[in-house]
Amino acid sequence: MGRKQSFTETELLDTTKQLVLEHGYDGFHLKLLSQHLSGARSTIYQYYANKEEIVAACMKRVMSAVLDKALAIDEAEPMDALEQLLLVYVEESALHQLLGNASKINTANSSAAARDLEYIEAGHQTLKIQLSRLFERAQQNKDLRQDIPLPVLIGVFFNLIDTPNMLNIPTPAWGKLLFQMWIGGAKS
Amino acid sequence: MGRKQSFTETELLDTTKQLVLEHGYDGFHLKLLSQHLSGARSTIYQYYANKEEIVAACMKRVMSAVLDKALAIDEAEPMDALEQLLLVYVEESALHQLLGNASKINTANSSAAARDLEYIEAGHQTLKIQLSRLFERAQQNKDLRQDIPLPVLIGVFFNLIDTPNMLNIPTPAWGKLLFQMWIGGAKS
Amino acid sequence: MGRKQSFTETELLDTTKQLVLEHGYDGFHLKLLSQHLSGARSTIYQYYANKEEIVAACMKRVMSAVLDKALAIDEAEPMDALEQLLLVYVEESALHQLLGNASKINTANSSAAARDLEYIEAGHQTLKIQLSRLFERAQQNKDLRQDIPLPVLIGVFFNLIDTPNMLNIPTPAWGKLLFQMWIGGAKS
Amino acid sequence: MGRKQSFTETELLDTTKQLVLEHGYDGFHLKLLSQHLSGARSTIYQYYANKEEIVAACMKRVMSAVLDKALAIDEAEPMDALEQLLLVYVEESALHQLLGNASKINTANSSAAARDLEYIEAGHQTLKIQLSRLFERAQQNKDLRQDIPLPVLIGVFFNLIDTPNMLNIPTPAWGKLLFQMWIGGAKS
DNA sequence: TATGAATGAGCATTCATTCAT
DNA sequence: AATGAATGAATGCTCATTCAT
Repeated sequence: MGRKQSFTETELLDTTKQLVLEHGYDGFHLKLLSQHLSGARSTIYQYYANKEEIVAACMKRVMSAVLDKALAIDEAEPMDALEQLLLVYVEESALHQLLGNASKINTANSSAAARDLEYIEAGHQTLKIQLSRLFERAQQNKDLRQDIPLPVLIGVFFNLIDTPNMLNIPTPAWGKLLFQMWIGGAKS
Repeated sequence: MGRKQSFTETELLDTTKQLVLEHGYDGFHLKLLSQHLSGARSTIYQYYANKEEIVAACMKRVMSAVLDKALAIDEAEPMDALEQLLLVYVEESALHQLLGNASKINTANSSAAARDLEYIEAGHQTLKIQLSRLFERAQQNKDLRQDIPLPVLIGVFFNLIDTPNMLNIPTPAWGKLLFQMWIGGAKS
Repeated sequence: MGRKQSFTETELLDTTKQLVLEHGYDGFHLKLLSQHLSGARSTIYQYYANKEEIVAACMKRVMSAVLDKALAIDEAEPMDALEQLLLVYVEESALHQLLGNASKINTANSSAAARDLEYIEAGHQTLKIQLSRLFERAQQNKDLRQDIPLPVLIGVFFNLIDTPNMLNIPTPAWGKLLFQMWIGGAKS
Repeated sequence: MGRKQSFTETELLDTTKQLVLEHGYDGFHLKLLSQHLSGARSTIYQYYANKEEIVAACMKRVMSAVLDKALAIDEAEPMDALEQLLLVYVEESALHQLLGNASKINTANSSAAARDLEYIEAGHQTLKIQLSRLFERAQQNKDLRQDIPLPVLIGVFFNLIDTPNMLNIPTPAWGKLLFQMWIGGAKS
């Protein structure tokens, strides 16, 4: 056996996630990353060939987790499903923020990164389809107002995710609260 | 006397605004900026002493515009005022996004940037106070539901600004629509 | 582990000393430095964070060497001690010339440079005190003429150091010669 | 007539002299120069084609002044002449310091600068010859000790010029004092 | 003539990536 | 396998010099 393992791939991706969220894609450096890990900067290249691949892999993993959770939702009752879905998105709000950086990844250098981004794009589509499916069914059930275009309803729903939880309400309650607001509006 | 300017300060700040929104603070380079202007990179230093000052001045100008518009609103009817305010924020949604970068500006190098950031911070406070004032009055008027904490109502209101307008609805109508959604909710 | 160093820290500081003496602080560039070393310019940053730190560290090292030698002198006989001290200063005449540049170092960027400069300043004081002590004792012993103010005697003594040794007399003899001149004057 | 004269050539050279002494050749910038004059930076190019020419012209002017004064000295009595000469050098101690920078001037760009430097070099020779002449005559007169090589006597004499006048003694008295020290030495 | 503005060359510094131990 | 060290490319910024009014 060679040297002891300095850090695991999971640690690497977890740290990457945290740092990209904190500093943005352009503010994310491998030097920064290595400072938050237990090994040397050059060791990172044992796992990934370049910066792009790291971030792409990180995004892919987050997407994968969201897909798992989102597709496990029981869609019998559309409105219930939407509430559960909102909770999933709020729990994994990193996804939305991370993906904002996806377009900055230069895939020219790296086919692995390109593949990951394709996976992410496909996942994105899957989620969109699920969301549209639920919204359409909810609308057919007359659960949603008709005077506002569906894409706007969806957009507002989706945008809720990033609302800062300044009172630090526990995530499940926070998800419920946002759903309430979205459903019932602000008016008394 | 002297040569004709190759670009104006306004062009410089407009371009900066666009590029910071597009690339984020860390992705914003003076090389990039000069490529979107008609002159050389070094010419930029005729206007501002360093990168920090450019971005700070850009933010200050946007803040100033928003303050002008926001403080001109007639606050007689709180709910009407909030609708108008939302429109202002949507029109100037750049403010919100730009200001997310404010903390990255290193003011150690530049007192001018520090001064601009103070102005921005003061403006931020002014806007917050206006918003709280209107919300409190609306709540006293029983215009807002009481079962949701005020900070959450405010947070959701404010977060609406960033909802992507994917149908490209004209801004005034878009503002109205968002306000409707916020007021009445999604349920039929 | 890791690659072999392309140059040592000692080589770096020695070269810096030579180049600062040759070109002055403002004429000293890292490009110049790297051209006199075996590695690339950016490798220098493995040792020191910036130009200021390099020069400050260089000065500190020279000061340290001079302090070691100067404080090792037996001060029993003031005039003998002064002769030895002059020899030390002549041997290390770089100190005097290097320190002329100390005020140009901008310590705002670098706490390490600031610390080194403080060390240098303290060493300076130590040397000054030693010199004053010896001169005062010499004067009490009536070894020095009284018609010339002590600071002038000291100033001239100190200034001797920079006399160019155009005949390339070996350093010990050169120091002795200067001391003779200083003591006895030029008149026959 | 065109615009009013913004600054004279004399002001330009005086300011240059002061700034080169203060900052050294490499620390001397045209921007700095223009900040100490009443006109714009580009106006400097009405007088001189480049930085090298400015500094060379400045040096030449100082050399010319020194030559005038030095060659006007009555050489009848060598020791008296040397005392007067030392006073001249002390009065014009800038010459010595300025000329330390002469080697840094790149004459490749400028024939005018090259011509000025030649003048300076010739003046240097003239002064050296005068000095040697006086020293030799003084030695023949047995006014100088024989046990120290003439070049050393000359070198020490010349080096006296740069002794810092920390008590701010008026120049004529300061010159006399230095001469006394040089003649009689420090011993009581 | 005087000058405000433009600019390219040059240096400081950072960082992703490669090397060699 | 892990890593310390090397490095070139990229960017921030300055300054001498030129341009055009």
